[in-house]
Order: sequence, then structure tokens, then C-alpha cells
Amino acid sequence: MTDSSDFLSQKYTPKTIEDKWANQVIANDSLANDEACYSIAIPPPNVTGNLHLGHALNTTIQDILMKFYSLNGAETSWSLGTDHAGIATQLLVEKSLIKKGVNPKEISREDLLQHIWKWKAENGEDILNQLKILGLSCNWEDPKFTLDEDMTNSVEEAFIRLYDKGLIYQEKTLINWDTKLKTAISDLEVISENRKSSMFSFKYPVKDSTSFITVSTTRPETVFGDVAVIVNPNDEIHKNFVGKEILSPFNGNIIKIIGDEYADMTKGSGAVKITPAHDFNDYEIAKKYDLAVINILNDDGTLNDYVPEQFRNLSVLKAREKVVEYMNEIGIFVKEEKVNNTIPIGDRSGEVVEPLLKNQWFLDVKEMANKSLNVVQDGTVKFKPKFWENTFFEWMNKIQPWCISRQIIWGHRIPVWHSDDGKSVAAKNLTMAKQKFLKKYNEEKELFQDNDVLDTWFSSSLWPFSTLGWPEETAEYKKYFPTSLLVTGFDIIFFWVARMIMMSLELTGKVPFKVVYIHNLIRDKKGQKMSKTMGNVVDPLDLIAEYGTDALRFFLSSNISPHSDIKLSPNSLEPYKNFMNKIWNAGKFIDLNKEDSQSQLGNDSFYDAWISYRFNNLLDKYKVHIENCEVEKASYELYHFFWDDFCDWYIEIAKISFTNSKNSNTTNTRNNMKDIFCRYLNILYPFAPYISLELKDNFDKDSINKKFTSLPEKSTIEYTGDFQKEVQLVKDFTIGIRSLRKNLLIKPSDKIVCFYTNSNNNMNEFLLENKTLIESLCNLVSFTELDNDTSSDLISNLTPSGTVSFLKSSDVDFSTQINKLKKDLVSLERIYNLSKSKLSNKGFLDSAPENVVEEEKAKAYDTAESIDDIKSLISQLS
RNA sequence: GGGCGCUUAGCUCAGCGGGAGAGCGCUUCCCUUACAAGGAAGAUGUCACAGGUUCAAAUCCUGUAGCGCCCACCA
Repeated sequence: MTDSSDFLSQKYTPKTIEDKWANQVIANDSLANDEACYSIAIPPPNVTGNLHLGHALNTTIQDILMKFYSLNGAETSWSLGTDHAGIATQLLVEKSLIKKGVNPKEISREDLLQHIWKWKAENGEDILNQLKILGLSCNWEDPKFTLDEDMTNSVEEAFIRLYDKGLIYQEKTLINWDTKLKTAISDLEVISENRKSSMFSFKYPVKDSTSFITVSTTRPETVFGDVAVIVNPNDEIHKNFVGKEILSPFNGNIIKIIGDEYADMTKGSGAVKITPAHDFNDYEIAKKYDLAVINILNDDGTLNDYVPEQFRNLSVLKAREKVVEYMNEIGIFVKEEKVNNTIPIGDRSGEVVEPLLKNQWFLDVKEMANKSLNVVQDGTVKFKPKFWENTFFEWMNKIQPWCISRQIIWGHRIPVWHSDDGKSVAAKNLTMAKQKFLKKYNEEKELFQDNDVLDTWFSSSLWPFSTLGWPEETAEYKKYFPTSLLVTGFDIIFFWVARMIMMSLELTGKVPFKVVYIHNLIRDKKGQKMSKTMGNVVDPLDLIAEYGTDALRFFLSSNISPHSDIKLSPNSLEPYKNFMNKIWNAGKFIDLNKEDSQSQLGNDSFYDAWISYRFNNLLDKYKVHIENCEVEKASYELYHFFWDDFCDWYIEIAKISFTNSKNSNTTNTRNNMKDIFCRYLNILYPFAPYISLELKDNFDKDSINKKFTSLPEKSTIEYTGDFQKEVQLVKDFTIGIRSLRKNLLIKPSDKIVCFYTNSNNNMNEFLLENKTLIESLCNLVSFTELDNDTSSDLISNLTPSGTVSFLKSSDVDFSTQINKLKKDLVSLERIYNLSKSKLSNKGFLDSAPENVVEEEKAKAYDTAESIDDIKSLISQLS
């Protein structure tokens, strides 16, 4: 424990403080009053993940809210955990096995699973340990993992219920196939990449004719799967071909020529070839005309045995070349053009995705999506910022069945049990499956479990309620579900947010959360996405080492913006570290000047009353902003109250009273200063927990409770005067005098004589009482009211509260001050003219609210006075 | 092609109907014992453009241009 003298000698070093409080900041010791609950499910980071700035941003926002509501007396629940991240994790472990000389393809499913579990046991907590350094008050005791027994139980329960409702079904249809990973993936996992590619045109010979029909394609290798050519029936050039056939020069297949408006006459040659097994649009055409669906690809993306021998086992790209060669050989090649094309790429493998005909599991989400649209439309679930709702609606309106099966092993194995004659039931284990099977089919059969595992997002979509114990109606579930809030990035609105809403409504009948807070991404200083390949990734741990966790948190919370991503430059955190340093040094000053006497707070001085008022004002705004999830606004208020009001004026004024203490008792100010500071630390705590705890500890050494346990009350004010006006007067005169001094190039160290005229007659007494204060703030010999005799020998400045004047001396250059006054005059005249024209406008007088008109009148009056004043000041000088 | 967002000080961005703001940077002065990671005094803007609504527009509406993102399509 630092004693006071140590504290005073220390410089602000975040690391020392943060290490000291690391374990205490994250414990949540607030005094819950059981009146309200607040709960969040943290987006579970991938178990393979490393802490990145996205996590830091996401969890900082949540932690601020969590700490705030906790201080506010709510019982809180913040579920923490990790996601098994199916494909990502399996890939990672397989790679490490290959490095060790083990071929993952040659070991059994069970052995591979064991390797992955071993990896998980060794590395699974890494990401959580990295999160800890951020000082989050979440439940570290019992982190969930999506493959834990209880989570798995939720997943199986969900699957079985959806299966039994008929919403989950198996279907052989065209799906996105990742040829590298050899698994199906969902639409969302396919990303479109713009590439330059070649479009080839060739002519198909029409059967029993000498005519040809020209078609274009970017994928010549698919000609082996062609079953039709579509032409537009209104197309003069092609319509006569309708009903005729083509004899494929590639494999002798018969290709029908069909008339359908699907063919766009403006594109290509106007005739389009149809390859149902390898193109989603063509597949739809095939269904319409009952065409054959011919698969020409192996699972690894090479051409299969259906194609002529010379093309077999070639990669798509190699086959493409050879087919074009062959076209040339037989004289049907027409041309090659370069076109811009988008290619489907698997987001995990980075390889081209092929549409393939496969038997897969699907969740029919159409009706679930409709229900989800309703709860967002009627405001049961609110997005913040609201414009993200449009994005949500857009996707939900054209949602397709969700392909939920993956041909990997790391994940929740699909709880469906098949018999060898194609019957199946969904059940959690073999015993239950047998019972169910008997009941359903009235027969006993040998059953084997489906080999596929579920899409990782399936378990993620249950997260807010599975972590609370669903399907059991646990105490936590009853108390904390629906959760209060979800905080996440816009990039997973479809992957995660939408699916959680759908699943929750379907399975629990409730929304999963009431508010979705969407935040943006953190980019590098050029606005580019951080990525390993670009080498522009900033590690939050490096930032913390250099600037401290508190500075990082304050930076993040200050820079959230609904409309733009956060750009991070090398020195972005400096202002926030400086701010922490400012707080630290203010703490030192207060510590140095505190009085040990615990005497009651007495009557306030005007500045004590003022700072209490400013603090109370801060507290009000702070609460409103946080309750509106606008932490950046709360941050802004915290920053400016402390720096501008508390340090620049209050401490500076108080300091003078301490040094001039011969005339008055300063105990009250000393106590008030410490008191406001401690209240401030209390509300700073959710934003910058470490420095808050360290400083509070220093001032509350004897208190048993070193933590923050509730929000501070408003500070009481015992002062009868108009402290706002009085502080304003002190500020106006001080700034006016300093400005005048500067313009006249009078050294700060020179003590000078100063006179004032006061535009508020009723403040005369106040000014007399506080003249020594202004003398000290401005380094004056004297500060006295001007009498008429001296007026000709003065050089003056105009302030909103009156004029301040120095005695003229011949060796001083007035030009800067004259220019300043002239400039002020111009701007005052502009304001006056604007005001005057408003007030002479009948429309304004009739339509504007009364208070606006009154304010305008007052402004015109004041400005006119100032103009007179400033004119006379100028004339004095010329 | 559909949708969303942005355009305000040199830079990064707040403000979103009634006097143009912050942080950084810049100029000048100051090591005044909380803090030079600081203090003081300053300078800097046709609020993208064009129309409209209004007594009043950076702020609301329409259009244009540029930038960014998402989705879809591509013969």
C-alpha cells in the first residue's frame, strides 16, 4: 500500500497501477438492490482467436454499461465464453498435425477429435486471459464453451425440436461447396471477389442442320454438363431454333434448345447455355423444364468420370484451357474477351466455391424470419443506431433456407439417427433414438448417427439463452432472459444477430435481447481494414503496454461513432493517456492540500457551489447518455468537466484561496475539492477503472470498502448568491486581462495596475470581496473600479462583463490591441445587423417562439451597448 | 442493379431547425511547486454542389457529384 508521501512522489505509470488492481477491478462488488436486472451475453470470441481491437472495443462498451448498471443497483449477469469455431479450429489443428508429420486424413474421426480437444485444453483459455487485461467485470468463474455438455444439450434440444416441427430437413440440392475443405458452406460464408476473367464464345452445331448457335461462357469446362440452350422467343435471330436440338461435340449428349424469356437478348449472343449442376440459375431452369442435372465434378473440384477420359481429374482451370483448345481443334471456337467477373470464394479457405449437387441439412427459416421482422418493426427489439434495421429487413425479406450441415468433425454432430433403409429420427442418444424410432415406425432397426456436424453459427444462435441454462427454466434464465442488450459489430448482423432473434422466438417464444447496439470497426489510420496480410494490425496488448488500459478504454469509448469506423493512428491514444495523467496529478494536488479534519462541510464559497453544480450537471448528463447507450457522449462530458471546469478554473481559483489563506478558513474548500474529486472517480470508474480505484484507495485508506459500490449522490450546494454569474464574471475579467496583457506584450511576471468597469451594478460588492482573487489570477498590483479622472490615460479591453484597463505607458505598442478591438467591432456589428434584421422581420416576430424573440431582443440590446463601449475604447487610443 | 452511410477547421471527427464545435496540429508567450504528458493568449471554415420547405437551414425535403460499405447479378 502506498502511503501519502510515496503517492506524491510518483509519476503516473499505468502499468504499476494496473498490475496492482488487475484482480480487483474485475470483481463485481456492487450492492445490488434487486430492483432491476441487467444482463448481456458477451459475443463469444473464437477459441482460436487472439485479442484484437475489435474485442477491446466490443467488450469495453459492454463493460462500461455493466459497471454502470451494477453501480446503479441492478443485479447483473454477463455471460462469458468461447466459441468452438468449427472450421477454423479444425483447420488450425490439422495444420499443426501436418507439421508434426501426422496426416489428419489418415487418422480416425475419434483420434482427430482427441487431438483437437487436447489443443483446446492447452490453448482454449488464451483468449479469455487476454480479455482479462481489459479490466472487464464479467463472470470469470464459469466461462462457457459452445461444445461443453450443457451447451451441447441446448444445441441438440433445439435441433430436435426444430426437426420434429419439420423445420429442419434433408434435401439433395445445389449447395455451395468448398472444394478445399470439402464441406458445404452457407450463402453467407461465400464472398464475392471481383476478378478479370475471360469470356469465351463458341458455336454449338444444331443437330440435322448446317446452322450453329453461338453461346458465351466464362466457364467452358462445364460444357460436359450442358443440357439445354435457352433463347428468347422474341429474338428474331434465334427464335427459329426453338424446339431443335444440339448434338454436343464434347460428349455426344443431346442438348435441347428451349424458348424462354429468361434469355436476355442484350447479353452475350442472346443464347445462354444451361448447366444445371453447376449454376444456381441454371438449376432453377432445369427444375422448370425437368432437365437432367449432370454433375461433372469430384468433391475436390476436379472433373469426374462422367467427362471424356482426356479431361478427367483435371482441375477446373486446367480443364478450361483444354476445352478451349479442343474447341479450336474442331473449329467451333469464336472469340475470347476480357470481362470483369465476380467469383465466389469460401471465406475460410480462400478457394473458389463450386455449386454442387449434394444431400445436406437445411433449416427452413422463412416463417422464423417473418416473426423476427415483426419484433423489430414493432420495437420489441431495437437497433441502435436505428438505420441498421434497414439492413436487417433487407436480408430477412429475401432469406433462403439455411444450410446447417458441414462435412467436418469439430462441432455438434447432427443428432439424427438413420436406419439402413433411409428412415430417421432425431434424438440425443442411441437409446432415445431407438425408442423414438419404434414409436414412429413401429419397428426396431439398427441405427447409426449422421456423420455431419452443425454450422458453428447454429450453436451461436442459441447463445443468449443456452448460456442461461435453456432448455431448463433455471433461476438465471427466469431472471435474466430476455437479456437487456447485445453489443456487436455490423459485420455479423446476418450471421449472428438475425439468427439469434429467429431461434429465440421459435424456441423460447421470447426475443433474445431488447436492444442491439451495433458498433463499427477499427481501421488503420488510412481507413484500411486491419489484416495480417497487410501487416497493419495493431495489437491491443502493445497499446496497453505503451498507454495503459485506462487510456485505451477511454480512447475507445470516446471515439465510437454511429456513422464512421474508428481510425487508429500511432498516436491516437496520447490525448487519453495525457488525460489520465491530468487526473493523476490533480489527485496529487488534492492529496497535498487535503485536511485531515473531518469537519462538516460548511457554507460554500461561490466556486465550491459552482463546481458542485457543474458536477451535478455532469452526473445528470452522464446517466442519460449511458442509458441511451451513447458512451461516447458520456466520455466527452467526463473529459471536459474534469479538464475545463475542475482543473482549469476550480483548482486554479481554490489554489489562490489556499495560498492567501491568511484571510479565511479554507477547510471547507479543501473538503469539497476532495469530495467532488471522489464522486468524479466514482463515475469515471466504468470508463477508466484502474486509475479510479488507485486514487480512491489513496483517499479512502481507512475505509473497509475500497471499491465503488454505488453511483454517487448529487453534491449539496449551500450558497445563496448567483454563483454561475459570479464565476462567469471572474472568468470574463481574467480572460480579458490576460488577453490585454498578451496583446501589449507585457511579461507575465510583471505585476501591473488594472481598472475595471462593471456592466452589472449589483455585482460590485462581489468584485470588491474577490479583488485579491482576480489580482492573483492575473498577477496584478491592484484591481480597482475605474473613476472618471483616469479615463484618458488608459488602454482597455472589452469583456462580456465589462471593461478592463491598464495605464498607458509610452513604451508600449498599442497596435495589436487596436487591431483586436477593431476586429471585435466588426464582428459585433455583424451580429448586431443580423439581429436587427431579424427583429424588423414581421414573419420572425409573428412565428418564432416568444423566448427566441426575447433572446434576440436582449442580444440586440447587449450588442449595441458593446458596440458603443468598444467604439469609445478605440477612440481613446487614436 | 437494389440498399445503407458519409462529405463541417490542415488531419480525425462531434453537432442534425434559432449565435460554427472538440481532440490533434499550428502561432506567440510562460518550467507561475498538481501536471511541460503542463499553463496562458490566439489564428484557421462560401458546414460538397444546386434547388426547395421555413420567419429562420450545417441541421428538414428533392436532385447532382464524389467517397465508403452491404446485398444481388454477370451470357
